[in-house]
Amino acid sequence: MAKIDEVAKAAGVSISTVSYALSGKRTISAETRRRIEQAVRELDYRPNAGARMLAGRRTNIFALTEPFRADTHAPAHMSFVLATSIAARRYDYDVLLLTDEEATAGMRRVASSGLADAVLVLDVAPDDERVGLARRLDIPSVFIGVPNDHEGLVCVDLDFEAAAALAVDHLAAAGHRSIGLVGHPPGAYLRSNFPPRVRAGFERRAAELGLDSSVERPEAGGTRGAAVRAAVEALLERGVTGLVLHCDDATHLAVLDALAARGLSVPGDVAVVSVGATFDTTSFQPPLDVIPLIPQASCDLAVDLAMQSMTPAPPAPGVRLIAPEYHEHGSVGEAADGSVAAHPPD
Amino acid sequence: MAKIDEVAKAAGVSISTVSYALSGKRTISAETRRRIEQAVRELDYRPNAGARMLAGRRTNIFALTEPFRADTHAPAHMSFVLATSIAARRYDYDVLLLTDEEATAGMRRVASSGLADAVLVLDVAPDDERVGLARRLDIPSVFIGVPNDHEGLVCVDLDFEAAAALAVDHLAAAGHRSIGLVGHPPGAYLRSNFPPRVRAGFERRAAELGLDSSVERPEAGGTRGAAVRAAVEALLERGVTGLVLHCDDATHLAVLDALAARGLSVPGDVAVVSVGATFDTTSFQPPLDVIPLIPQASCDLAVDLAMQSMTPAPPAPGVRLIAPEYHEHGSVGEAADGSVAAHPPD
DNA sequence: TTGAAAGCGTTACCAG
DNA sequence: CTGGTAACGCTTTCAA
Repeated sequence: MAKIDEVAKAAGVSISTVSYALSGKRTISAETRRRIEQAVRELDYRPNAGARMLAGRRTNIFALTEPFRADTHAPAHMSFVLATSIAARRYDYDVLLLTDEEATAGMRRVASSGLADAVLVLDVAPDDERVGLARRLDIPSVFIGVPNDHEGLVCVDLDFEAAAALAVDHLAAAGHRSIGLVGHPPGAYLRSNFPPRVRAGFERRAAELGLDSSVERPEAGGTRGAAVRAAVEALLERGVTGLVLHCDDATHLAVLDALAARGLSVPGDVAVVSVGATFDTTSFQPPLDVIPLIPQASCDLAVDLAMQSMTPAPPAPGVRLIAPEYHEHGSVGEAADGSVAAHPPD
Repeated sequence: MAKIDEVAKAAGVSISTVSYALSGKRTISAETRRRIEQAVRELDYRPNAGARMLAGRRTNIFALTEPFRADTHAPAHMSFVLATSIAARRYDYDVLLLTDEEATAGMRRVASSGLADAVLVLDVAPDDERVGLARRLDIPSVFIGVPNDHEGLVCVDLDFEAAAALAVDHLAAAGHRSIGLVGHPPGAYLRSNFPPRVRAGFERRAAELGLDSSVERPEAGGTRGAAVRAAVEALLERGVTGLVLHCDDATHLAVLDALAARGLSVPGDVAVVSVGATFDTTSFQPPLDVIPLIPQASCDLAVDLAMQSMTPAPPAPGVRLIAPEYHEHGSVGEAADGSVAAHPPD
């Protein structure tokens, strides 16, 4: 708990020189810098957070607002929190958690008490109440996810539409003419912002390519895969030979089980691609082709934008979509011309 | 972003009166208080966090350290984070996240920079490196979980040993003479602090009651329940008729599936009790008796202790174990004397 | 390249 | 019951 004046004394310089040496905001002679650094090390000095907040312009804290909704997929969510925290530390920022009911009220609170420099918004709903609040806030915010009404907001997300379209492209390139989407349960389409985008991308590209397409959104859990089995049956009866999966890992498993139960092989009889997964699809039997949702990609960008938001040249409002990447693991198989691994023409 | 002097002016009182009215640290006349509260409301005043930290003694922030280990069970973990955050808000405290590698280094950092008033320690390993650090820290800490070496520490947790013993008691009371424990995978016994405690309680009480007991710790995931099925088979071959489950929800499901596959009914042929579950065991088929791990109970107590740690009368070091509660849902069935619902004699 | 000193917005002590 | 005011520990002009 040494203070800056002790460091100054130990280094034989003034307080302000220590401050500048530490912040790097003005040039310090090599010798002076060395002595200061040594004093800092010897005294294990760390600037007082409160004093820094009060005197300086910044708190070095991001607020992370995340209403843990009842149906939030915990593992995916945790990945985003972790990725955000790691990204923030790269800029010497800490993360303050605003959860539950405080997810909204807390934004106002931390903004007007100067507890945070910016707000990162997670778990975004299509009609999120934090949208209106973010516009009125006197600190910047970055949404990780895209609400329906995002005018004036800075948003970051995987390009789910392009991801779904890319999956369709790969199935089409492998010769499939009838494809199916196994999506999240219907409720997720109301509470989350991205399932509708996957569906839209899937249907649009299928239509563009003249493919037959259908969508099933089985309920997860409870009935032990019965709903998933029924969904798969329904798709197969419609002649589907290519499957796009946008659902949780348990449903992935259930789909593969259902196929196996019917004696169908992957990719021999049915091709399968996973879209937007945050979990490892290579540990399935067989390993699945995937266009992953990479939390680190979104969160790194979000934090970069948050940092930039605090400069004199803040980023322009708008949606930053991250380009999807196709990872091949053999669950779609080779196309006739062997071009599956490459991105099909857009 | 109004400041305290504006509030003072609007209310026609001094700055210090406003401060005291807000903190409640001295008695204020009803009329004065009313005028201040009105001014606060009209100006939407909120004390500046940095100034408060600097001038006052407290930051109103708890650091929550949680190394998201690779095998951390995300849903359970999230429940604890959420419960901690909610408990903290009851005292007007916010939660700062220290994750990953920062879980340890961050403790030192927030302590010596005065960013937090206390540290809450989650995801405790048997030989946790945060133990030694906590002892050296100049702010108090509360462990949610019990490390092997916990001398001098304040720890809070469910009494897992008593929980396992209570489960054994219920099985014994229902007439079962040979019982089995389906535990977490072996690795979890090294990385987490509570699986060994469940096992110890299980074996000790079984021995005390003269029951045959055996333990299986199947690997989860990967092999799609094959390991779980094998574990159940092994237990059944040893004549087990009563099962204690201390494992994740997927393994619960796999156990019930394995029993069903053998044509065994619950509780008719085999009785089943779940211990330490953070998920809902009533949605299984059949609903399972459970001695739950209730994050809110642990986190509420942990936060209470953290608050008390900052008073002149801090809590004595030691382990606070929360008494287990048996919730009956019919998966063990009636004892001969009908006394299953009551706690058997200790 | 360095110093001195004026804030930053509260809290809490000392008076009254 | 209420007011003045000295800290709190740092950042950042302003001067040299």
